[in-house]
Amino acid sequence: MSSTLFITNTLSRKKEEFKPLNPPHVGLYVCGPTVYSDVHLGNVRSFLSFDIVFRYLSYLGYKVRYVRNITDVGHLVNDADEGEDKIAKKARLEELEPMEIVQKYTNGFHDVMRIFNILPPSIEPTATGHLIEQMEMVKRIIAAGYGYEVDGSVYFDVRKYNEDHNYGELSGRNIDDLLSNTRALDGQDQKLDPLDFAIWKKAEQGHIMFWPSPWGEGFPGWHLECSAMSTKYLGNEFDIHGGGMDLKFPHHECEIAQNIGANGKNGPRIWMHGNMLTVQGRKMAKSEGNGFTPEELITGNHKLLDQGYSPMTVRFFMLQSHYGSTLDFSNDALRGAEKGYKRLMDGYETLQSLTPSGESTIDVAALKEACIDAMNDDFSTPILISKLFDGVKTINLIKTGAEKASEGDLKELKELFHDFIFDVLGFRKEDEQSGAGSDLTASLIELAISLRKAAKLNKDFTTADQIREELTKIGVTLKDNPDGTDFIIG
RNA sequence: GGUCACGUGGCCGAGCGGUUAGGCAACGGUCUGCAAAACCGUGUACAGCAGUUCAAAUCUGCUCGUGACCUCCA
Repeated sequence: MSSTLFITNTLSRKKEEFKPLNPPHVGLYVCGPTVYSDVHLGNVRSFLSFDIVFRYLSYLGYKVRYVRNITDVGHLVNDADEGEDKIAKKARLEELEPMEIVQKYTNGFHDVMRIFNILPPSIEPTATGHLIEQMEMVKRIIAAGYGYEVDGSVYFDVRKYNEDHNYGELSGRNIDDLLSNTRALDGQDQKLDPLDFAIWKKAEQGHIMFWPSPWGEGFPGWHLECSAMSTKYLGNEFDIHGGGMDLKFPHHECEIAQNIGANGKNGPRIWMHGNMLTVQGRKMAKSEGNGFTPEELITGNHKLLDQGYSPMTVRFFMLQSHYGSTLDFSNDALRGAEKGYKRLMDGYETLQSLTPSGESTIDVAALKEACIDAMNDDFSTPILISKLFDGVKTINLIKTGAEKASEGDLKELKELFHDFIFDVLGFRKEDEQSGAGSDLTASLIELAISLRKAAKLNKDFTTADQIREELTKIGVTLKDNPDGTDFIIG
C-alpha cells in the first residue's frame, strides 16, 4: 500500500509530504478552547478535524503526542472593559471565583468532546499551570532583544523582529499594510510601535487573576501560552500545529515570532488550519448569536433547527466535507447526513451477517487502497466516506447474491470497515433511539404485532391495517420484512 | 481600505488539465396482500466574459457575487 501522507501546510501554502522529525514519534499541538463559556458547534468542528488527524496518524502506526491546551487566563475583552481578563469579567458577573468558571466550562468542554466521540489529547496543559514557563519565555525574548518593558508590561518588538525575520509570513501580511490598519487598544501609547503585542501585561485595578513576576503583578500575554507549552512538551521544533483559520492572525503569527524570538526556532514544521462552520453563509460565532450548543442541536430546541440531530449524524455531516473548506450548516444538509449515516451503518450491520462463498468476485485490497489514498491526501474524509459507500453497495450486492465473497475476503472487509468507521472516522454506535422505551412498551407492541400477524394469516387485512394505523397514530412505525416485523418508536 | 479564500446539478459536497466522486431529494424497477422500509438502476452542473492548450470545472486576466482575517474568536 502507498503510505505517503500529504498535508496542506498553510505556512508554505502547499501540500507537502509528511516526514516526522523523529519517527515513529509525532508531535501535534492544537489550540484548545478558552473556558469562559459553552463551546458551540463551530468549536466542535475544529476539534473534530484534529481528532481525525490524531486518529489517522495513530492508525498509520505513529506514536503521537497530542497536546491541546486549555486557555484559562489571559485573553482580553475588547469592548468597554478593555484590558480586563475575559475570565475575570465573567467571574464578577456571576460572582464566582475565576477558577470556578474555568472548572465549570472545562467540564462542559470535556462533556461535549465525549458526546461527539472526540478523543482526549495526550496532554491537556493549562495556561495557569505554566506561568513559570511563560515568564521564562518572556525573559528569553527580552534577552534576545525582541522584548521591552514599560511600566510593568512587556511588549514584543515587532519592528525589531521584522528586521531579522519575517513577521507576517504565515498570514501573508506585511507590517506596512498592518500599520495603517491598527486600532486603538489598551496600552497602545506604551508601545514603541502599534504592531507590538503584549507578552506580559500589568494587572490593573480590579483585575482578579494576576501573579507576581519580575515585572510586577500581572498576567501573561494573549499569545504566549501556546508558545510556552508547545515548546515544553514538544520541543523547539515539532511536527504539526493546528487551529482554526481565525487564529492564523494574529495568534499564530505571534506564536511564530515568540518561538523564534525565544528559542531561535519556528516551532512547528507544518501549520494546519481548519476552516469555519457557517450558518446561512456566515461564520458561526458567539458574537453573531448563531451558535448552537450541542444540547440545542440534539434536542432541536433552537429557532434555526427544524428537528434534533444525533451527535454521530453531526459528526458524519462534518466529515463529509474537507476540513479546509467552509461548511454550511442547514436543516436540509443535516437531514441528508442523517440518512446517509444510517445507510453507512446499516451497511456495516449487513456486513456482519453476510455468509461467505467458495469464491470471490470482489476486490477488498483495491477498496482498502482507495480508502488509504483518500486519507493520505490531506485527510480527505469526504473521499474516504464515498469509498466506504462503494463498499456498502458491494455489501448489499453480496447480500442479494449478485456478488460473492470468500471467507477471507469477508474477514478483511469487516476489518476494513471496522478500522475506518470506528477507529479513523471515529463513529460510535448510537443506542437505538427508539429502543429507549421500556420493556413493557416493547412487550405491548410485540403483542400488537403478533395480533396483526394472526390477522394477516387469516387474510383479514382490514384488521391488520387497522392495527398498523393505530400504532402509527401513537408514533410506532411497523416495518415488515421476510423474517418478521420490526418497529420504530418516535 | 489591505490580505486571503470561495462561487459546482433541487440541497449538501468532492474535484489540483483529459477517465462515473459520494450522500440526500427526484424518477424508474425489485420485494410486499397493500404500505412503509430496504435493495438495484437513472438524470441535470461547473457565476459571467475573454485568453492559454490538441484538451479547462480545473491554468491566466477581467467582471459580478459571497465570505474570512486585519480586534477576543475553533
